[in-house]
Amino acid sequence: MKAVTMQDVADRAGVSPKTVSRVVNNEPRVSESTRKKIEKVIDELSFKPNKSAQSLAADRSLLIGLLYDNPSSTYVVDLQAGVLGVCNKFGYGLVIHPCENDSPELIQRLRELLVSSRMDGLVLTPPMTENQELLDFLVSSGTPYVLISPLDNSQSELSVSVDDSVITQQAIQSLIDFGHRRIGFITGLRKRSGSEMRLLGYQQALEKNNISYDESLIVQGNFTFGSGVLAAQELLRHENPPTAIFASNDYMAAGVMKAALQLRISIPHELSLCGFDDTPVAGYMSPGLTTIRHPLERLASHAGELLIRQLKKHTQPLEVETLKSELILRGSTGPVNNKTN
Amino acid sequence: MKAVTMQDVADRAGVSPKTVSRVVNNEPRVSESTRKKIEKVIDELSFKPNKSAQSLAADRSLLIGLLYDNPSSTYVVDLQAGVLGVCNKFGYGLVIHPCENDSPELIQRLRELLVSSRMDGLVLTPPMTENQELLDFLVSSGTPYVLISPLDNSQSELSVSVDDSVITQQAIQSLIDFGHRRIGFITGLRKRSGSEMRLLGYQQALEKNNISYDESLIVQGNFTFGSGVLAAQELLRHENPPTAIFASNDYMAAGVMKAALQLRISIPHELSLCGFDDTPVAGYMSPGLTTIRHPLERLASHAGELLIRQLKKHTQPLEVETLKSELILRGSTGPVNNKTN
DNA sequence: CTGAAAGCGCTTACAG
DNA sequence: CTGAAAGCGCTTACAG
Repeated sequence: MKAVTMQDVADRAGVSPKTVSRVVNNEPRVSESTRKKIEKVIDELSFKPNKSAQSLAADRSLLIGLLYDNPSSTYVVDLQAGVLGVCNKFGYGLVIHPCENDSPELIQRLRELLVSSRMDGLVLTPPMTENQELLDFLVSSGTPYVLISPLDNSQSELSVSVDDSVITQQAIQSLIDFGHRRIGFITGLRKRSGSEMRLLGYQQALEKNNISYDESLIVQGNFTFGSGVLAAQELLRHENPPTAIFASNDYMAAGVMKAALQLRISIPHELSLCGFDDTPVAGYMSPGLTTIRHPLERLASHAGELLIRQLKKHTQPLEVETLKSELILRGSTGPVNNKTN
Repeated sequence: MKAVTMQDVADRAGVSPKTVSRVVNNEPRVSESTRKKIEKVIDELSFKPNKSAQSLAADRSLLIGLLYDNPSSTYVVDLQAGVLGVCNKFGYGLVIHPCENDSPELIQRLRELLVSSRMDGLVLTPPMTENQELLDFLVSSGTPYVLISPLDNSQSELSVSVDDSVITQQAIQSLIDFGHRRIGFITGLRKRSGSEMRLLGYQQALEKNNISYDESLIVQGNFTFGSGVLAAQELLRHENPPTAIFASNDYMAAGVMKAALQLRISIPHELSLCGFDDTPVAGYMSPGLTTIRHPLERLASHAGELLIRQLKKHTQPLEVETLKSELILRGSTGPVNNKTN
């Protein structure tokens, strides 16, 4: 079966192809009656514009790229789902591009991809959102992009942000409400704004509750399981150990569990624990891990829509929606054990 | 900067665009000298063919689709990485298509995608590989596809297979070598060939070692954490409980860990445990989970290459390579505790 | 509000 | 082994 073309639609509707094109592209200046008529024929014939032809004629690929460098595949898959959804909605294709933010070839690779796939715009996720060299390259090459970022970059570029500090503050507050006063904090990689925002939330929660900030309860991690184990060992061997630990992601929290098990410290009876990201690991640990979930899929679809509306003519700008993260309480947090205090 | 076109290359090389096209498409019947000359100019100008134009003229999208319905995102991301690699290598684009194998709309959705994205071929993964209605649809619509499958479907279609039974047999053998004779087995969804192959491997291992097959040690699961918990409870409350359990995936194995913890059964001292898939969970449990890893990325790249070589003219068929799965021993398995015997 | 003409950058089918 | 012509299905820029 041969595909239906714009000419076919035009013939059947008794108009020129150009007018069909106007309807397909949602252009103004088409009379309501011819628009209706053409839409009817498009439906009847199930006409779908040929993307290659659209793209060739308009010199736009109708493709957007999603750049990510994240060790958590659930994170990646959630992002993809969000962006994929809006792509389908607006007739765009999605080019996924796993990359290595630290690689010296990052930009060269991207340049090649840009040449071969001719993407019309990009959605960037951390840590690329903070890679100034990359951002500069995109600006200089005239590639539109949006950021999904824990920082509010909205002053300069299009971005969708989540406030890691607010939700972390909430998590710490819930530990405080459980009676914890000495709360260990395992950081992520310190250069990442997400890490800094989480630490900030921790500090704000302490301050709000008049708990003094004890530097010795802050231990640096790097988002890996192993770094969580080491950090936890350090915290748990502290002369005045914490009764709760907040780890800046779930993998490090899993590391804390391992360290606690080795040291025969029972969670949550002797130690409360909170992670970040709500990876599957969190639900499968025993006890379940209290953690924080970002609305990743919605963030991604929002970012994608922001980008596409900017790219397409004849669309309204998108209303910016506030997306909230969620604290998920599971068995790993509980009241302070008074016997230990 | 304007993009370099085939005409630019032709001008500079002093040939017609058609001849450049021949070189780009690796067609025969080009003299070695002009081929060299043109290749040189292509390099100098960094010419990349415009995919939209290629696609429009040749009526091929230069796109392949990857269909998956798998709850494990690491699985998904590994597959994507493999297919993406060959796509880049051969100048193809990748369309990712998460789907729901059980959805009544599966085929309709795919049909829409096929119309709008005009993919030249598809890579299918389980469980879609066993969805006869889907396969029939693809055949009738003339869409080429390859399968990544635990079954050897090579008789009828192109497929890349892994032998789940062989590797499961190895895993069970290693438990037997540790002295285990009563080994519980938690199945996956019974309709999936992967599940059946794993059970077969279990049976073969027992047979080889003259251990009688005890039906009461086989409990049905459905690949979820929860089903693992329930299955383990049943096995561990058996009047003559197993000293080892093989779970047909890691999520169910994590469920076994939880059940064991609840029943105060120590792993690996009182119970050995083996999972399947090597998800991150496996490495983050305490103790680490012994599991089986499929070479997913390589399977996917092999499948993708099989498909693309079939799609492209002027390529050689791919040599079929045998890919082996791997047993990963971690702390959750150990020798039988003689005191309990 | 609508349309005729030209062209996007390739490949096809044909000719030599 | 190489090339001139036509065309893929759209959009652009222009005209009315």
